[in-house]
Amino acid sequence: MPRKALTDDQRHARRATLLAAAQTLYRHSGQLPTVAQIAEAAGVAKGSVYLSFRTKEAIFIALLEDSFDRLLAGLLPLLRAMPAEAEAAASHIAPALSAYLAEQRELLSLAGMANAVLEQNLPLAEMLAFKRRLALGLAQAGAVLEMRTPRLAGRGAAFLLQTWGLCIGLWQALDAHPGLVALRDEPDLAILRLDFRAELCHALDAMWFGALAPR
Amino acid sequence: MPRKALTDDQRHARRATLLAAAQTLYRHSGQLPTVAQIAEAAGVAKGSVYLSFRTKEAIFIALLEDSFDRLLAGLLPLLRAMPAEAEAAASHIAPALSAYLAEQRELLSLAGMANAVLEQNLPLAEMLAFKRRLALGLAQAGAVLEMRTPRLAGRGAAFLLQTWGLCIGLWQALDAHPGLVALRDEPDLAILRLDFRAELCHALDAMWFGALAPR
Amino acid sequence: MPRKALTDDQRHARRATLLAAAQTLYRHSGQLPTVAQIAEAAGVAKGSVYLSFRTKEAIFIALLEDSFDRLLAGLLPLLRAMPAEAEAAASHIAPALSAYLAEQRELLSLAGMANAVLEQNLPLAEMLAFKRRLALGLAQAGAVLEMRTPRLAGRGAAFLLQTWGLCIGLWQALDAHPGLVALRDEPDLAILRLDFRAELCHALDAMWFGALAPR
Amino acid sequence: MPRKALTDDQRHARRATLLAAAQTLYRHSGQLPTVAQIAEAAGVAKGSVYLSFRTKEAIFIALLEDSFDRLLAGLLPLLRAMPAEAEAAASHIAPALSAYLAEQRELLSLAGMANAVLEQNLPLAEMLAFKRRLALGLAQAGAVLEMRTPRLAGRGAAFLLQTWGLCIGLWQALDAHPGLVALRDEPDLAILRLDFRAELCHALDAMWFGALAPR
DNA sequence: TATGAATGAGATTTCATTCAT
DNA sequence: CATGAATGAAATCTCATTCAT
Repeated sequence: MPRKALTDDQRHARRATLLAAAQTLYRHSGQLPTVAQIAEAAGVAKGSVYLSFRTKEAIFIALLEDSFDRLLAGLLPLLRAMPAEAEAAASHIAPALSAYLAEQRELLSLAGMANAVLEQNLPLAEMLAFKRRLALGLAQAGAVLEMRTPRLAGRGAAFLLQTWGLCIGLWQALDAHPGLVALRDEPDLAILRLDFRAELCHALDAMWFGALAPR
Repeated sequence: MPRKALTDDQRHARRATLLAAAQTLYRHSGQLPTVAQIAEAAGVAKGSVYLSFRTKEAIFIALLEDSFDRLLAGLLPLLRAMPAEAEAAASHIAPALSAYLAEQRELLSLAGMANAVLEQNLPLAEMLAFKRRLALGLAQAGAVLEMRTPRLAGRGAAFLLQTWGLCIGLWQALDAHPGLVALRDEPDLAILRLDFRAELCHALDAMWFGALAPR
Repeated sequence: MPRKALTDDQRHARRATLLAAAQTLYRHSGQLPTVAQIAEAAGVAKGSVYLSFRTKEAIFIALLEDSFDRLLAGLLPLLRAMPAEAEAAASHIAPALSAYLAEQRELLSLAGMANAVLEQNLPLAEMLAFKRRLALGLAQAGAVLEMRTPRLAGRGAAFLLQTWGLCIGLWQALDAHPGLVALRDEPDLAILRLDFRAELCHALDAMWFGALAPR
Repeated sequence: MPRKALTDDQRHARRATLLAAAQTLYRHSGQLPTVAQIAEAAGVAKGSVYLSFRTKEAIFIALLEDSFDRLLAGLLPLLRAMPAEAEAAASHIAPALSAYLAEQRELLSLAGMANAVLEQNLPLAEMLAFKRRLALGLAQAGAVLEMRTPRLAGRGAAFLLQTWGLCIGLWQALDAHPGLVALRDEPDLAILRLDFRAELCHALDAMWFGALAPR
């Protein structure tokens, strides 16, 4: 009998192995690893990487997509349980979301690379798939959100996109090279040394309250 | 010391020429140009670029710094003229800031590259200088802001940093490759096709109102 | 031994399928297709190609061999019907051979690749088999030729090889990339745009007349 | 004073160094060497090769061009000294041309690669320049030829192209891998073991006589 | 026999930076 | 100061071939 094509499970398992290797390398170096590094870390040959991903960038977009899926998966119940009143809603969302994202360095970090780097060498198909997933997730979550908040009627997804922008932007504003020791000590730079989680919590609280509060 | 002054002028002039060339190339291609391209556009030899900048990335950080300076220069009077009441303040800031930034594609775009790309190959000194300038500017504007809004006492600079994060993050969330034609047409992707200025205005309004309104 | 006969048939059928696929792909792209492409076009798995051919190049050598066989099969009756007199002989051979070859792009094209490319990665056995077939065909046709032309006594095969060289060489001299549009238009390049069939006819006529005419 | 741009002499010298290295490697291996090999043989860095040639193939086209120029340079006086009578003309040209080309393995060998390999990765500009040179050389030599032979009036260049085709084609028909030992010994393959120079001489003599002789 | 996943050598080219002049 | 030739590390991706099933 011929050796059968890989089952979906196997295919998925290999992708997962590569994604895990890529994520680990990225987390530790802060830079996009080379395909050779990823392959070695995953214990496969360089060429084998291209059986699962069309370009190197596709690996990281896949990573980002997965992270984003998990974020949405966590966000939906949060939105469903959200109080209707503005202040309560903000207090409900901001701490939970900021705490979650503070744990997801790679998500934010990769998201910040998406435009500048990843999309440069991404096959059109992969790119569109990614964008569609993003759009779909936002639409779903936006619909849930709108059910809780009449004030956002028709703008739920857009507001979530603004929220998402705040998260990734604030991360970039506060993120710093690990090697930048001086940042740790210099008093003038204290402002850039703020705690990401706390700041994001504040900012989210303000934005959500501001968007939901009656005026 | 006329000779030195002249030299300083010349030095500054060359820097300005290079910066202008780099900015133009970046604006038109959407990618970081090569040193050779910058040199050619500026009418100097490739090696001469390194008389003014220590690395290629330093050029773009300098560009970013300039843009940031101009932004602050425009922001300060805006803050000084800001009404104290929350809703009025938000209505005062949001449209002006979003309109200004909508004109400053490069500022936002470069800012989005700062972490992912530019800082990877930036001499420590340049990096610190940039961060200090950023911090100083935020501190100044933060002080002005705090004078207008008791509610932000002690957190003016931090709030401006959050605002800054919102601006660059939202830009990235909405920015898209010009080549991505499908994005223009596909209805599912409509959410990613929103108008940056309008969305930023909304988001800023919400965040500022939320931060300033008494609860 | 019915089983063996059947197996041989199957083997032959598969080879034929692969050869047809390879030829089609080569004709349409003008380049040596990859093994993956051939396998797909033939409807078999990549690995299965290697059950019929030891290397990719062997496929194209086999193709070339077939074309050559057909050429000889057509040439033999032509030679047998050739008039003895030089001018008549040349007028008999040149138009027929040039017309036939003008229809056989792949034969000439592949023949031109034989030395440069195909033989680089051809197992010795295949190479020898190909050369033997070539030599045998030339010897046969040469013998027939010599029967018609006493002037070529002992040099019939050699003369046919010269003729063969003229055909493939002239093809290369006149062949041009389809993409080379400029060649179509530029007047300076007119010389390289001559009609292959007509030129070959001229050249063959001259060479055969020159070789057969008494001096 | 700034380091001046390379003079034409220097530029030419470097090109010549690279060409010599490439030719030597090609002669000894029979295959297109890699850029790394060429660079090493020429004593320069890999990247430096690209200061002189846009692609690897451009190197070999340049080599071919040079060889072709030399061939034409030798051919012109030969044509000018050519007797008008057909048999004498053929006896004048055939031995000289075949003797010269028998010394120019690389010319013929590279010419055989031009279509199949070299033109695959040649920038359009280089390709056209090569073709133009070829066409120009043929036109010049063709004009000289026509002055000596009324019979070829209007077809001098075309006839030279046919001659050229004969030369490169016959070379390919007789060329064999050095590694192909069996060819040396097997009697069946004797036909493919003929002496290139002698065969080319015969073929040229026949073709030129046939083309010039009155009928 | 048939499959097709896995291999991994291998090659081209780019480009930031240096440094002799 | 200015130049631009020279460097050479770096990295992606292809593809013929193998071999476990």
